[in-house]
Amino acid sequence: MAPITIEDVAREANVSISTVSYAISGNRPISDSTRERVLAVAKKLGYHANSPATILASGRSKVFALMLPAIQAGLSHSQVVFFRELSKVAREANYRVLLVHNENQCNEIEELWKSKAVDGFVIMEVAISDPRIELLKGMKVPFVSIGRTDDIADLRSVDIDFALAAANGLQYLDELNHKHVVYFGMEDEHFSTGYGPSVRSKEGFDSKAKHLKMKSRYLPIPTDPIKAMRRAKSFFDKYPTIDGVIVLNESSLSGVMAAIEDSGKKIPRDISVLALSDFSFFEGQYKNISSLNMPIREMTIAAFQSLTDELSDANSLNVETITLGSAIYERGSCLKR
Amino acid sequence: MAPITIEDVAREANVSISTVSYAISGNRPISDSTRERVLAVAKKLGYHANSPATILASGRSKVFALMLPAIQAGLSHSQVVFFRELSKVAREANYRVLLVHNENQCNEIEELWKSKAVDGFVIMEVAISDPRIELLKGMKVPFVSIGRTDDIADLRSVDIDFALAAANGLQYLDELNHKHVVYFGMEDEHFSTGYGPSVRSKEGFDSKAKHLKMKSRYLPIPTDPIKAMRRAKSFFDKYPTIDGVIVLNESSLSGVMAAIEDSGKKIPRDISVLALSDFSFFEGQYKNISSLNMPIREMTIAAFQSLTDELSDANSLNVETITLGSAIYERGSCLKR
DNA sequence: AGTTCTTATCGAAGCGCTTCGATGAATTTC
DNA sequence: GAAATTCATCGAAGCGCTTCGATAAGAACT
Repeated sequence: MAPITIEDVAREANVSISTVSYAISGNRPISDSTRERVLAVAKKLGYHANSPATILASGRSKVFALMLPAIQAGLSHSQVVFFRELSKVAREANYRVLLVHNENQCNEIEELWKSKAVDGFVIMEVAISDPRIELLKGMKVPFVSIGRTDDIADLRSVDIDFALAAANGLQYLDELNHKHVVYFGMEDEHFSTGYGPSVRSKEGFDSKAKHLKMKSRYLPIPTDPIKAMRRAKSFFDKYPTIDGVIVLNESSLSGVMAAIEDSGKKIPRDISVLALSDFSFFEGQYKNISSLNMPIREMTIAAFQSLTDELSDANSLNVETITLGSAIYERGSCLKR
Repeated sequence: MAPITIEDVAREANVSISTVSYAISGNRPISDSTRERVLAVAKKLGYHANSPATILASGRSKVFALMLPAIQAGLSHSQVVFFRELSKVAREANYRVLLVHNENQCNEIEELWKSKAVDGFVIMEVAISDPRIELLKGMKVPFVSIGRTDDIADLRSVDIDFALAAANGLQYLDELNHKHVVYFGMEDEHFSTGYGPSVRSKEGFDSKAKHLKMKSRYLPIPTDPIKAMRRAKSFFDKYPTIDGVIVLNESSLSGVMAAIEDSGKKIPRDISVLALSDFSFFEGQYKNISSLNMPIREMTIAAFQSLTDELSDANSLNVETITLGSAIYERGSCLKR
């Protein structure tokens, strides 16, 4: 069975090929009656526009590449949420996502761009200084980065303000009269690669801590929940006055909570808990944990919007960095002291 | 700057357009001297073939879609490894991967196929009875599924033989004279959706258990390590004669090990531990845990190979199910009793 | 030397769509 | 009622590549 082309539709609907094209794309006005007839015929015949032909003729691929370096071992809950939301929002705007999850990202970018296979790029796991960003800037390619580089200027980027989140969390506990708060961050391995959330939330925490009278302390703990539990436990034993904790890494949370329980404290009676993650993370197991919500879905939408803006508007010199705050959702794990 | 086309290369190299095409694709013999000259010119000019034009003219997109339903919350270590390996192996064969990680997978499949946007499909998270599989079979589309449906016939599928893995694990511990072995599986939620590894490894375990004299027992435990630890701990307290454990889910492992430690037992002196996961899982934290290795990389290669075979050979009626076994790697956590 | 067979290359016809300028009909304007 | 304007539609020229058949030149054979 030969595939159904635009010509088949045109013939069946007694119009020209261009009329069918306009009726479907809406790129020129077509009378209601004709358009409806064309669309009905297209549907009846099961017509689907040949994608490469459309792309070749129009010069737009409606595809963007999701660049994810192959270095890492696992994906966090937030990253998986980001993946899914990006797929969804792209689909709604009639875009598709090409996953590039291997090495040589710079080569891949150049190849994809020059061969006109994609319209733009979403760059994940951006390091403090990332060669991909330099390349993209140099080639004047539409892209948006998730997580920032140092050099904000001239960069279309979307990120969550981890510094602010950590600071807000600390301030929130301060307002609730906490006297001694610990921030459980991520271990050094995540610092060395310039992993944004770790670095920036520590900065935010530290600088906020200076301005408060309360005692506070930053402690990196392991990602593995069991190890996190042990580390947290020995910390709580050493500092029994701790009355509030903030947890950065999702996977450490269950360990921290277990440690609190083991040291005989009750949440929120004796100690308040505040965790950073996407909204969806708190829907299951952690319904009662107050959160510094990371708005992953909103971030995804903003990222995609920013990219498509750049694609449509030529005048979109309006290169901006969107930084999303994180609201505090009180779910009952924090209490006024 | 106008993009460099095949015409530019042809002019600069003093040959016809078709000669350039043949020189690059190798679809017809071209004299060495000409080919070299053409390639040199192409490189000099920075020529990259226009992808949609190539696809349109050749009828092959060199893209396949990775279909991953949007239901689930997280990705396991093995899934992430699979992602990465698939990206790599595709790239080496000059293919690209379109990620489709949203709902309406059947619509997406139909649209992608009829619009000739992809050459084939890789189907992930296959349920025992999956509408996507029916659709693909009906449309006679090249695809390979990861994880099997019930209906093996007529299905190009690659999977790990979890039943065999569980059985082999049990037998291995039997040969090492273990007297009482527990298999920690996954909780019911994973059964209801027909999650293959859970169902099939339980079957394999149970049927092997019948033929052995040792005592053995299947117990589903939570994915969350802390909860897994507690469940395992109370199990070990109740059954102190346990001298071997097999762990299916990667994320439960640290909890199980913590429980063993807490109950005062030493690995491997008092109890043997055998875990199922990809090779790479045992490179970090779990260097000393003996494993039923799941050959994710090999599985990926087999899947991709199977798919490209179908694409090239028309005669590839040779629709087959590839099931990969899992070798036991003794890393020192099992001991003869 | 004439014929046949290779070999390397060329020219042109698509692939299926978009889009520009043109056309003719219908409507409005004075 | 003729000219000007609008509106809906058409035809044809690409978009940049692949591939088929043709061609010309050289090698091989008789």
